[in-house]
Amino acid sequence: MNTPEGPQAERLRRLPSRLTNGAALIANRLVDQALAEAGARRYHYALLATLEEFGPASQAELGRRTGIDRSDVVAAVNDLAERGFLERTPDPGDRRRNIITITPAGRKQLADLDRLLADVQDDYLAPLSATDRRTFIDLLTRLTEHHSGR
Amino acid sequence: MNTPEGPQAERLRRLPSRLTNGAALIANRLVDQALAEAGARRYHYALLATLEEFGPASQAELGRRTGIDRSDVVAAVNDLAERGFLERTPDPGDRRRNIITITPAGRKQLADLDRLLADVQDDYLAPLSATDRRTFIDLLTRLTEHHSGR
DNA sequence: TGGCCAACGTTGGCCACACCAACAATAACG
DNA sequence: CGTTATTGTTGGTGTGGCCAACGTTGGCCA
Repeated sequence: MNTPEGPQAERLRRLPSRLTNGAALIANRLVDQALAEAGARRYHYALLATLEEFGPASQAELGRRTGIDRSDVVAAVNDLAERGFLERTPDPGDRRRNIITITPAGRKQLADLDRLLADVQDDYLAPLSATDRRTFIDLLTRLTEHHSGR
Repeated sequence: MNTPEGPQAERLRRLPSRLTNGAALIANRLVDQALAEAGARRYHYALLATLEEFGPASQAELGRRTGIDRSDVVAAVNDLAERGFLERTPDPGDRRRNIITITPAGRKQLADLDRLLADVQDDYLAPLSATDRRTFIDLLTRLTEHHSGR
């Protein structure tokens, strides 16, 4: 919290890309701070969540599903494996692959993170009504889907 | 454009903070790409725009208005001064300060960037109707104002 | 069967943005 | 006065998001 603040230029205030980025900054700060309480970072959460939802997967698949670069998956998986939240075992059927499996401790951690994140979302969206929130999410979804989905 | 794509986990898809970040990523990519055509970066645009709207200012003031850290302002001002888009002159009335002034070349560059950015905003918001866009901007504004304004 | 191309994990690097701490010079204020 | 605050600047830090290259291994098909 440094923000000594000062009025922003019109042009900047109303630039949608900049507004979006500003909101993302706020959201990320809140999220990072909450995750830090559990010693986690955003990548960690994304991987754990993906593993629980889709079951064991190779690192490349995790990368595809989360949008995290292959090389960054390596590091995050290292972190999580070190802390016992997942296991990395060679795939006997394809010796190029590792099979990543979430452990019970990992599920526990994921549950903790889920709680933390739920609270944070609420802080983040505090100024918006329930209807506003739905609209907001809808707009964001349409935007992101348009720009990647096709 | 690497995106080999893969379905995302429910939890991640509907997390507002993550959606916001995703949208910001898309917007920033578009913006950075456009600015790069003119050899500029986001900080540069913010400074030029602020200078034109508020007139000459000290670096500290620029930092306050744009939200850019003092130390990062130094670097960006260096870049812009090197290219002749602004001038840095010591303030005779306060020898701690530099007075930063936008030059005619700077205004020209700013106008160019404005054009580029306008196009980009349109790409970014392409999937949204005019009404949607207004709603979107409104929601974003309320969010960011709540979290900084008080 | 052999050869070629694709996919995988991994290493090592890059850049921009967002930050923080410290310093010397200078102003402002009590 | 002397103390506190502000300014420009240097020199970090970390993280997210990228890309290129590598050796290993599989899949494909000629």
